[in-house]
Parts: sequence; C-alpha cells; structure tokens
Amino acid sequence: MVNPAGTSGKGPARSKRADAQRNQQTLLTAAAAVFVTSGVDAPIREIAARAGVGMGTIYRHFPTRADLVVAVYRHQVEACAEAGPTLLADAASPLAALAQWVDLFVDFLVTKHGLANAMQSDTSGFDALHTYFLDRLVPVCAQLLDAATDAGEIRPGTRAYELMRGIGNLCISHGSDPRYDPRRLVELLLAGLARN
Amino acid sequence: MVNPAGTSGKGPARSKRADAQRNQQTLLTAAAAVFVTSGVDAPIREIAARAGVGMGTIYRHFPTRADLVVAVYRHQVEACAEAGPTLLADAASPLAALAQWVDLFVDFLVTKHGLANAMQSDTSGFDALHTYFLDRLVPVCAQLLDAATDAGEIRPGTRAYELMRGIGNLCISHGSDPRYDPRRLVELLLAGLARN
DNA sequence: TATTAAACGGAACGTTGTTCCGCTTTCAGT
DNA sequence: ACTGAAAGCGGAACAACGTTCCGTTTAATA
Repeated sequence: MVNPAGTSGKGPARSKRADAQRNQQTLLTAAAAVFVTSGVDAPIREIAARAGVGMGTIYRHFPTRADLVVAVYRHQVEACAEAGPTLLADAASPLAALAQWVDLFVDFLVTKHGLANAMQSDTSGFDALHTYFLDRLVPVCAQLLDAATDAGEIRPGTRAYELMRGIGNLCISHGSDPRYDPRRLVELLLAGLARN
Repeated sequence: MVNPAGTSGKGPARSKRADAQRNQQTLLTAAAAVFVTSGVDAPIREIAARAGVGMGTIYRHFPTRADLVVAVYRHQVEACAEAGPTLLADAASPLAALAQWVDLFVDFLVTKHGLANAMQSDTSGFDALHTYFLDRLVPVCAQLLDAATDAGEIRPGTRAYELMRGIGNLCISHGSDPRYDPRRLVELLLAGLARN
C-alpha cells in the first residue's frame, strides 16, 4: 500500500473526517522534520511525539514506513520523473540529457540523509520504498537510455532497472566521508556506459 | 578490537584456558553455519543457541559483531589480499590483473549472504567491519590501480578507497533478482575507469 | 585435594516495531 | 441543538533484539 491518502484514486474521493485530515498533514510535516535530523529510519515514537499524536495514528495513516517516506518525498520524486522528458527535449544530446537527469536523481538521494541506505535495507517496511521509487523512475530512465542508444551514444544492453539500482547503491554512504563521493563513481559508471 | 584471539599478536601469546579455546572454535563454526542460513546479521541468540553457549560467552570472545564476522571470514579476506600481487605478476596486463582481482572480490561479497549489505550498514557493531576489510584490501587495490595507471591503461585520479567502496555498494542486493547483477555494473564501472 | 581466578550462563534492562482495544470526537440525521 | 453510530485516537502491552552484569561453575595450579 503506497497511496493511503487516496488522492489519485479515480473513485469519488471518500472524504475523511476533518481531524483525520488534519492529523495526516501534521504527520507529514513532523516526519519531514524528523527525517532531516534523524534520518528516514528514525523511531516511530519520535515522529509521533513530534507530531503530538499516538503511535496508532501513524500506523492508521501510514501502515508501513515506506508509505510515510513516499508521502513525504512524493513531490520530489514526481518532479524528478517529469524532468526526464523535459531534459530530453532541451539538452544537446540524449546522453547529455541522461547525465543531467542522473545528476538530479543523485542529488535527490544524497541530500536525504539515509534515504539511499533505507531503500536497499531489508529491514521491515522499507521494501515497498524500493518498489515505489523504481516503478516511478525506471520508465523515465528507460526512455532516456533508449534515446541515447538510438543515437548511438551508448552501447546497448544496459537495462534501466539495473542502472537505477546501481546508482542508488552507489549513493549509500555514512556521514560525509571526503574519501567517498557518490557523484564521482556515478560519473564513472556513465562513462562506462558510453560507447568508446 | 578485531583480533580477539590474539593469534597474530607479537607478544608471547598468553594461553587461554582450554574450555575458552574450545568455545571460541565452536563459536566460529556455529557462526559460519548461521551466517549461511540467516545472513551475517543473524540474532546473537541464534548463534549462541547453535553453539550451545550463553550470550555472555559470545560477547567475551567477540566484543562486537564485526569481530565475529571478521574472524569467520579472515581466511578468505587474506586469500583475496594475497591474490593481488600474484595476479599482477601473472596477468597479461595490469588492467587485466585488476579486473581479475575485482572479480575475486565481487565473488567473495556476493556469495556471502548479506555481507555487502552489512558492511555498509550503520547498525551498531558493523562499522568496524567496514574498517577492517578496507584496511586490508585497499592497499592491494591501490597497488593494482597504480600499476594500471603507470601502464597508461586507465585514467588517473581514481582512488582505491573510493573504488572499493563503490564495488562493495554495487554488490548490495536482496534475494536473487535476475534483473540486478552486480557483476554487470562492476564491469561497467571498470569500463569507465579504462582510458578511452 | 584445596584454592583461586578465569570463564560461563542467562536473567534483566533498554530500545524499537507492531498490535489491540477502550475512550473520544466528528458529523449526519433529526 | 441534540444524539448516536462510526470513525478516529492514544498509549498500554507484547515481541524481538542488543547488551550488560553477576552469581555459579570449572580449569589450572599448588
């Protein structure tokens, strides 16, 4: 379950009680704040306390951790997804567009403390995260990848899914180690992708 | 602390009590078995039960999780480290040697359920793992990297530390997803490293 | 065999995830 | 405005796990 709010369902959006809507909003705000300071794997209790609600309320609105994280970052993921076609239209070449788009994705991951880590974690509740992000972004990446392949800029045979996961994995880090810069490695990966 | 057995210390190896030595060996065997079935992050209790000892005994012999994991895999890490110079001497070129060595390292990681994951985990007890593996293998990698750079086979500017961590990250996976093959991505990374 | 210090076992405590149920609040129908 | 069901809420309670601590056991030595 990834859309607890039902905001994009097609049916006649069953309106929830006023206090429920208020709490959901409060929770999103509190979660966003806590994620910044304690990472996306902050204790549920901490988020509940910050929002001034009980833990049951969190679980009712966001049955899994992934639901909460997705809800908090949905706008940014959406923006990243929509940037794909735009970049493809505007950039000098499909490969350039791909590179810029990947930059966007990397920026998104590294600026969220622990997001990349959580996305690969096998801890309860995080597997759905993985699924949601990938479902939304893989098609976009595939489009860019195909365009670059058609233009003969990269060698064929690489799948968007694999590339996305690889990039995600490269973005995993602890604290800020100057010896490890995800961007450099992602750049290397893209260089390996390029024909010649 | 990473060498609880003191087997490689230089001092006059203070002999432990017989039962202590026996238990240490039993623990290593039990841990190795449990790691295969439940991953390296298996509950301490499970390992203790498997070995037929109390939990206190584990903590006495291996104060942190990393100590236990390192002890279990020390031989393989050592073998990997020693393979570096050998490959460099035998392979057709430094780059070929590097590629073969990286293959060895990747094999090691992907065949241990959850090792790569654990190595990047910020969960208590695992940070030392990271440190030990890297301390032992980075110099080896650096030697191969330098040789390849000197031979003009790869472009300069890449650090062994970063490369090793990147490879480690790429090896993180869940179950066996046919859509994600760490080897393909590592190959891509190396391709990006190669000059031209 | 008696002594002692090392080693042992596992109860106990703290932290976190997750569920469950009695109480409270909203709101439609009057 | 009133009222009664239904929706929602809070947090106690339980489970799983890491980690510590101390009374008891046991190997080594005299």
